[in-house]
Amino acid sequence: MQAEERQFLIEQHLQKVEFASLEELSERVDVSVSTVRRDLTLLEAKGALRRTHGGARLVSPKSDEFAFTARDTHQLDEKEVIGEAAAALIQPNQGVIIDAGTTTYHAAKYLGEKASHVITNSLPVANHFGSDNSVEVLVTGGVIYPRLGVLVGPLAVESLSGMHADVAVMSAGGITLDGITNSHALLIDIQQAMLKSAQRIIFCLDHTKFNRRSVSPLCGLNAIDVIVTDAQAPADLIAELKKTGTEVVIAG
Amino acid sequence: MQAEERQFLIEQHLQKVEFASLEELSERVDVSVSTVRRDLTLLEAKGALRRTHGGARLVSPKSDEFAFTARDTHQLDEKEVIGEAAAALIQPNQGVIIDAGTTTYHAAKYLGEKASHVITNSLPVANHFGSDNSVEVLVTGGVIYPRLGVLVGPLAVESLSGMHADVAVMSAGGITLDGITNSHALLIDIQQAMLKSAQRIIFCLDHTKFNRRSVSPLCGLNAIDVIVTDAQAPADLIAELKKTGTEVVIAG
DNA sequence: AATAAACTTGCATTATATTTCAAAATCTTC
DNA sequence: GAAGATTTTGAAATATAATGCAAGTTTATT
Repeated sequence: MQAEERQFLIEQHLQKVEFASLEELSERVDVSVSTVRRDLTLLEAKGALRRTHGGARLVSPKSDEFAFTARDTHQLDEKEVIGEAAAALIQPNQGVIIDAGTTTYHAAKYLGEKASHVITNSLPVANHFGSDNSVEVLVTGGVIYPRLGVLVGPLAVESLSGMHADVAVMSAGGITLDGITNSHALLIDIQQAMLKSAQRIIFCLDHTKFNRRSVSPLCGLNAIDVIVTDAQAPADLIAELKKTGTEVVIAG
Repeated sequence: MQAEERQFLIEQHLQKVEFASLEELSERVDVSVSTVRRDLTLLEAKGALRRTHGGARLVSPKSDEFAFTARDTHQLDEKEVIGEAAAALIQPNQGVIIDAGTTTYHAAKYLGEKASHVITNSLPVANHFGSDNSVEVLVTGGVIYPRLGVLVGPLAVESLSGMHADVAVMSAGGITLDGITNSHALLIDIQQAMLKSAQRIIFCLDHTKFNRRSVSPLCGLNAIDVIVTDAQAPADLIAELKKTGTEVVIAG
């Protein structure tokens, strides 16, 4: 067997078992433990795994929850304050639709028990309210979009169409003067259903979303009531948005 | 077993039971108490838990997860083996409906990537498969029943009625010769929809459920194909069940 | 304060890592 | 295709870390 193939097998096996001893791996790929050791040091340098005493373990344990793959802490803070500001816009006892996404998730966190009922297609949001029995949480049906924990598909759209809410807290991939765009076509249908079902539309968009155009168009600017963003959002576009009658909230 | 894996298991176990004694942990991971002590000091430094006299407990006792906080470890193991046995009954590439409940959750865990698609109204089950993109997971809509993380209500029933699966892995509150009963009326509708949508019905019922009658009737014995239970289930009732043509699997 | 259980510390034992080296396999070069 | 160089491999020896045990010490409980 080739060294490369062997290392690939080791990597693959670890994906399944998360932990593996040297003995185990040595038997599996039929080489001495010495060689496995060497392979492991190489794979560790490559970043595929972490060596431990007696074996190796996966770097990114799959047992983790939906990692919203937060890239850097700084932007995470931004998203958090945007979420907080969005939550502040909600009146007590309103019905709130919460879209899937990191920022909207933070909005959900800061919402506390203010909303009387919450409608969402995001599993992380659902989980957050799960242990809270003061808020009625309605989860749309749908197929789980892996890693993000979003419920997508016809069932999600259907269940949203039959509902009504006072506010929708949404997010998207990009905003220009032409309107709002998003990356996944699967999400568009669902978000449009959300837009229809809610009276007031709040979009959470950090500054990186401004002047960016994603794959699919979601809606025009006239569909939006409020945009919540951070201080770094471009002033010119914000001014234009305000001209069109959209309320803009700068968080932080 | 290697140190890292052991510590991971300790952490994981504590997630379930909130508190565990040294003896308990020592037996569980099969090392001396001294080693467990050392592990605990490490994990405490990491912030994963808090050492106490005689054991360790979770740092955040108010786990926002759907903790099936089973105090009794022994029964937790029982439910786990029942779940494992139930999962073993599933053929590769089948479509599986998974009911809400501790035992069925364990079945989901042991199911791995065997099922081609999974239908569930349980948030813990949905979360478990969430990061796994080899299985298509369909979540029914519905209102979250607090603390348990079950989706209930008309939306859940509706979404289930339109579906079909090869097998349903179910649980309930009690079983007698008259049939199966469950506690929450809200769940009954959903479970009946599950029964209709699946070709083969597997019920996971630990011994405590035998000869017990819960509030609402769910279905007769003829609706069931297989019952998975543990060794402590009463032999006489099992014999009677077998007479009626129900397959009974004793796990463990 | 007495007592039993649980904790800490130090040490011998065992397991795992690293280093080193010779044999085997692979690759060059002609 | 063969001789030599290079890399890879497996096995020894040595170094390091983890484990279990037993000593004495501390902590909870009556």
